[in-house]
Amino acid sequence: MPVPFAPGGPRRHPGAARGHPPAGPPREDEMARNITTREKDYSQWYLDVIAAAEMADYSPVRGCMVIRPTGYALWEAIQRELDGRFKELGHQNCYFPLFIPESFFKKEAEHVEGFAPECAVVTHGGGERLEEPLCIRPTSETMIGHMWSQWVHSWRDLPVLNNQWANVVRWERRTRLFLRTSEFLWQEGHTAHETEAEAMEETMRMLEVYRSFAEDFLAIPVLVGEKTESERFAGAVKTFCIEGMMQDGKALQMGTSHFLGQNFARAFDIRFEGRDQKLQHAWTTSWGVSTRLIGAVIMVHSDDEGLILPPRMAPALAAVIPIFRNDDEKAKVLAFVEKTLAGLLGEDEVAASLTRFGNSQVQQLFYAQASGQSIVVDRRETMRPGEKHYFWEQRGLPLRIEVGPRDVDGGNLVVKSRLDGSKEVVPAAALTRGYLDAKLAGIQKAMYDRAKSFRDANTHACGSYREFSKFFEAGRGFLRCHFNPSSQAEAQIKTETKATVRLIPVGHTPAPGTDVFTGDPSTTEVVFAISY
RNA sequence: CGGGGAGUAGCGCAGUCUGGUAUGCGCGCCUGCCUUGGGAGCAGGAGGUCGGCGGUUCGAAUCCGCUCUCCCCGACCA
Repeated sequence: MPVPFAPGGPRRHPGAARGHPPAGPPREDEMARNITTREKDYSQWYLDVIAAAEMADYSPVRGCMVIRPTGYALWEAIQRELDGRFKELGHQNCYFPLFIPESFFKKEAEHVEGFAPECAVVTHGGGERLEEPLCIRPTSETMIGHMWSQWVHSWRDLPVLNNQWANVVRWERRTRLFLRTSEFLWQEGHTAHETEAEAMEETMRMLEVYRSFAEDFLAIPVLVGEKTESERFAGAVKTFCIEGMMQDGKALQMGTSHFLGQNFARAFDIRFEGRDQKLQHAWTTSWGVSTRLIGAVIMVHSDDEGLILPPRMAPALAAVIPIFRNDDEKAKVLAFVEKTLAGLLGEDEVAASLTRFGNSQVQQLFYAQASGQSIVVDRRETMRPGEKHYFWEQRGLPLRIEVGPRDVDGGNLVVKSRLDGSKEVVPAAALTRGYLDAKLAGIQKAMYDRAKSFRDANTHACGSYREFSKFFEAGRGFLRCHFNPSSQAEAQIKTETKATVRLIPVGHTPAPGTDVFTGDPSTTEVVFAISY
């Protein structure tokens, strides 16, 4: 269903969510010519943004994508940040095999039921039929459970805090770049604990890691809550999630944390002798986020001109665009750029960057060694400045720094924000790390605030099913309602409205009310939405 | 997996109905000149065998069958 996005544009669906307005009035000749507007076709816009930024491409194999360098750099940024957060909490990375014996899945009844339909299975190897078919991992609980059963003997071996960065395969019927592909990259954390309370605590701790990561790093506000039984991970006792709202008002699950109880410990015989000298099953958890987060960043922040990256995540923070009309001006401008950058980043870095052009005339200078974030100088002479502006805008760099003859004469640079289009004339001496860091932090915060305002403006309370149905007929967004979770009611609601319970918010106890569907008394409040 | 749409140069398309040599169109690309504060201009040039396989035909981008991939809707599903 199309949803209007252009500011002041026609609102075909009165209740519909609306995207962020661009800074100025969109003039036909200033709009990206290779990107469909959100208003016209949100789905196509999403694909166009990916294509324009060269983030990913299709592969010859159905449902699989190629993640191109600009897209993969985003995944690396996510990895770097999350990996650090995991390690701070004592998790250790490891690697378990891609192939999992088919029989492993059958050991946990719900797990096999949930994953069997989407498993890719290898039946042949070395030209011969395998004795036992091998599943390509859709997730690794079974393999890890199997290995842990051999490693865990005593309460002193616990907790086990593991994580792996890996690819997984789930045979999907309907795919979409980054959001749902047959193969994707993710991180799966797996932990085993001595007690139920510890495992539960771990489940919530990692959920909180995801929440703060999403909000602080990706600048995406998320709801935190528990899934209902019908949305629960196959084999879990409880599933928790973070849920974000995209600019079309649809929900996207951005991460999950599962309390697995002793289900997998029983299935795989993960037992240890406790402090009480009794043999008992361990309590396990698992939690993950995937390359889907890149899709979330695109759909939450970007606009009709292309990608917009939150500064903390952006592989490149600023693009310097030199402007000149002749050789004299060129020499003058480039010398000024070099001098300014040497002042900002050091002469060594400027010198080192001269060997780092890669396959273009785009010079990369590291701004932050730890994160690998850079500032680029676009020295290409085949492109005029205007074209470079579009080029870097579509790639979502937070800042653009223009340097022309007039600026050099005044000893200034022009700093333009990708987010709101504002320009600032900055004396070269004032272009310091302090200035840039503050500017980038301001953008990071503004992006979060903007996304949060949007989400809040499209979140409503709802008391009757009539109102509920009407809302999802016309528009998108989150509806908070009293509702007593029931698979049967949820199925019917989904059939009638397409909406599902996204989560039961944690951390607050609602006042008593009436169930939006049945009219029964209810003390549970949930959030409904149409989701990806 | 069901319904609908699409696949012709890197991208966007015309040509397909009514078979007859793709010097095809715009953008991009390469060379040169010229230009450079929001996608410049001129001149010259490279690049496609029409998604794939098979069939009909003297002859297939065009007609027929099968198949692959993408997009939209639905079912299924993290």
